Amino acid sequence: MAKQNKTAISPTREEDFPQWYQQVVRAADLAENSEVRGCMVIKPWGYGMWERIQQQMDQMFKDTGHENAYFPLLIPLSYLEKEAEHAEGFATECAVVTHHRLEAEKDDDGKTKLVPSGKLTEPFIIRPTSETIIGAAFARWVESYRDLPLLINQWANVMRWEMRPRLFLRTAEFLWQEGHTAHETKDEALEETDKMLGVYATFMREHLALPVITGRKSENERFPGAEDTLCVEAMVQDRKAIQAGTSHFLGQNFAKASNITFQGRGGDVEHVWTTSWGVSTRMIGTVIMAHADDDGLVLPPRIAPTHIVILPVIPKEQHREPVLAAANDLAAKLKALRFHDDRLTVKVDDRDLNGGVKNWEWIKKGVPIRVEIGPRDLEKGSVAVVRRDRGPKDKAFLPTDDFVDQALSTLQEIQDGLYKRALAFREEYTVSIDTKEAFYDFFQNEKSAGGFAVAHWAGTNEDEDAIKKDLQVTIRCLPFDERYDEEGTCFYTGKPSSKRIVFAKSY
RNA sequence: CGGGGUGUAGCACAGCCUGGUAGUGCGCCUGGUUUGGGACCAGGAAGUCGUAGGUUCGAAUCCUAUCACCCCGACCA
Repeated sequence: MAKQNKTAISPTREEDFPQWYQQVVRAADLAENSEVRGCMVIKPWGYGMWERIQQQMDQMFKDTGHENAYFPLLIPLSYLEKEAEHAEGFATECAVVTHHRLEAEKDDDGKTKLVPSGKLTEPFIIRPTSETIIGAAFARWVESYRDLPLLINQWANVMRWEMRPRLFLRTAEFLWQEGHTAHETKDEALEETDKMLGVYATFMREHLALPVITGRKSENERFPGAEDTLCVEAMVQDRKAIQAGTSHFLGQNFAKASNITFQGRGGDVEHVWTTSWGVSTRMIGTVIMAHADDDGLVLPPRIAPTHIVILPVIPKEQHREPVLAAANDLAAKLKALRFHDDRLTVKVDDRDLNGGVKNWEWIKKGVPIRVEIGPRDLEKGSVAVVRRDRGPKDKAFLPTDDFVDQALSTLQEIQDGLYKRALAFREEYTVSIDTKEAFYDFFQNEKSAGGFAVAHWAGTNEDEDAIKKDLQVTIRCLPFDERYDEEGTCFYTGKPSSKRIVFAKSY
């Protein structure tokens, strides 16, 4: 056998985590950088993950009473100016459209050049988020309390001119969903904010196998223009935190900015209370960093574009026909099954390639279950089954019918196993910290390498900034979990505190 | 936008110091032998050496500028 790396991906996570991440994205054929800086080409395997995420979340939004709509990509500049904090927050990362036509000119070499022309009287920005333009629509749509609540979601692309793009994690253009709702009362809006955060947390735990902490952002980390920002935070394998989704209570800020008013039950004209909430293609990056290993991607079955790959083993030409027939027969049986609400996706990989090459390709792509079927299996009525959450050589030989019977439970077992593994990882690197010395040591000491520090806090925004400057550590959230509610002393200021909160380095 | 690094075939790289017109491994194509594991043999295709300018008889190599990408930081989903 030729000499091979021990692992399919190099460098390994241990050796160089950022490089490893990029190699996984490439090896799994998820996406690539495009010629436009900061923008990515999402390839079929990566887009397949997004389609599943989209489809499953969309159902959850529908189940909670929301409807989809679509709003323009281009937003009049003046709209962004309407809400001061919002404008300030997004001003530094907006792409601006200033012209609406091109004119052909010849340069010195006689080559045709296209030059922008037709300057717009008012520039447009490409949406970095849609609060303002959706607000303008809501203002038209809402007249009476009977029009409320207004529960709208949009699946769209947005653009934020990022300094340092990374595939999926931070790209200039990304795909997301943004929910926007308007309510009659503050309490209803608060409830909506909370409810949708819960939807996100459920989705991430059950569909993405990501243990997440739900909580509230500190004032420093709040969405520009929001009264309150709730979030779900996950830990990935370099022990950094990543914000996987946010839900904002916007108060009446945007209602006032966009003049969204209604006549209430008592006849008075009032401003609505709004919320917004979103998750993006960043979740794909989060799934990669949370679950992938040194052999490539490891997909949570629920979002795997293909659940099961069947690899026919054809030693001699005479075996081709019976083996392929058996493989297709097995595929047909599996395809009749439903995993949660989705039909099983099964692929028979009958490409004329060396078996080992094909096998490793699917390992790198993270397919949950691989099944080999060859002449010896036909005789015995069995198959060889390999799970992606186990080693590449950890093969189980099962009677074919048993395998079909167990397929769904095996997928669920993989799904649950990934969750448990990620949870155990997070628990291992979540540490209660009570002194400033211990806190600084936790994040500075090479050996401890950090993680989540849960600590009492009563500091100011300036104190928070100072910690960020020293350690690149920020408050990830004020967790809702009641186990963190306890009396104590702030590790930084020594003042009394009634809650431990989560600190970490983050993406 | 600051600090560091890298641009040579699809991918990973060597060659650059000491200029002479491009190489290795993997991948790809063809034929054959193979096939329960990223196999082997033979043949083959593929690079304006990031771009532009300069020095030189001659530049991947030296000089200048510029662009892109990566890492760290600031900003952020």
